[in-house]
Amino acid sequence: MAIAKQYTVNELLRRFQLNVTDSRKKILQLFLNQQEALAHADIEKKAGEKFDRVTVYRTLQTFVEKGLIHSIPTADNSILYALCKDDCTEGHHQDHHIHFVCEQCEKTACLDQVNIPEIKLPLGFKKEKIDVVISGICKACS
Amino acid sequence: MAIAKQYTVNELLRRFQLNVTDSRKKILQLFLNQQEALAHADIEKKAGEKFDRVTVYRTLQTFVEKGLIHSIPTADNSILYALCKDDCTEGHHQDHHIHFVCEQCEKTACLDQVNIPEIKLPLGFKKEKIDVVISGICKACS
DNA sequence: AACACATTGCAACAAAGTTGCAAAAAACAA
DNA sequence: TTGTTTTTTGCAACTTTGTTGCAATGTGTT
Ligand SMILES: [Mn+2]
Ligand SMILES: [Mn+2]
Ligand SMILES: [Zn+2]
Ligand SMILES: [Zn+2]
Repeated sequence: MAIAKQYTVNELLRRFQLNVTDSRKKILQLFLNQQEALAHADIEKKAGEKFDRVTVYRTLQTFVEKGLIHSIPTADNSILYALCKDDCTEGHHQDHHIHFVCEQCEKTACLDQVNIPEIKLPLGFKKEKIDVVISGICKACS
Repeated sequence: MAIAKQYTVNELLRRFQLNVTDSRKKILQLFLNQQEALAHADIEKKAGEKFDRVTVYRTLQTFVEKGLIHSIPTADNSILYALCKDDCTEGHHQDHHIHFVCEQCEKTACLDQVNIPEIKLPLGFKKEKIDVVISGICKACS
């Protein structure tokens, strides 16, 4: 199921079989307002004033499980989250795009338009999922 | 500087301008004995019996800085480390290989033989560093 | 409104990572 | 070797991050 920004948070939550609650509305709205990926810390800071820390953890976990957001691996080991834009469903994420980390503005974005090329693995290896994270200078900063 | 396993840990440490100490010898030996990448937790468990937790942190940090080991970004957000095999130097890591995470044996390895293909970014983006992590079933497990 | 069930906040905890500082170890120079 | 300087270590205390159980509250449904 694709996430289109035309839907209200309430509609989106319902579509993903989630009860509509204040914390979920608030946190989902953060993602919809945002182009870039959000660090867990950011979310906690922006949503945590109103909601308990534990609730933020649980909400993000739920969103990942239901296929609303996906996490992005980073070198510095902080967790980043971004809205799923492909056909992610409960249990299986299908993100065939790359992630770009700007070293200047430090923003991380999903580059949906860029496809990941085929990578030939040595004999015997079976590929299941591939994560590509490129760092450098983003369009806005160059 | 390339890391060849023919060198003793003492020689290697000296080559990388590091004083030879018990903890550094022990931890470097762990990497030399090992094919796969090591999780921070593993290292701490294997080396931590003899050395303080803080020393393990500081040693790994030093190794990364000096270009002896590199960290591998993972989806589940645990830090993995592996010996550098390319021409990593102090300050700049040049790992142009991919990392493979086996979903069965859960081992992560550097696939030095596999080159990362060119990825064309949209206009305005400047690529600096690229991380590719592929998960699936490894040779040994298939 | 009443019910069943899901979600939240709180408290208590566990794990992971950081910092300052004195003691110990390594390197260096006589 | 011995003393001196510099680096590294261990300890303690702390912060930050993440987890769990449970009672209270909120949500969806009839
Ligand atoms: Mn993405
Ligand atoms: Mn590697
Ligand atoms: Zn930027
Ligand atoms: Zn395997």
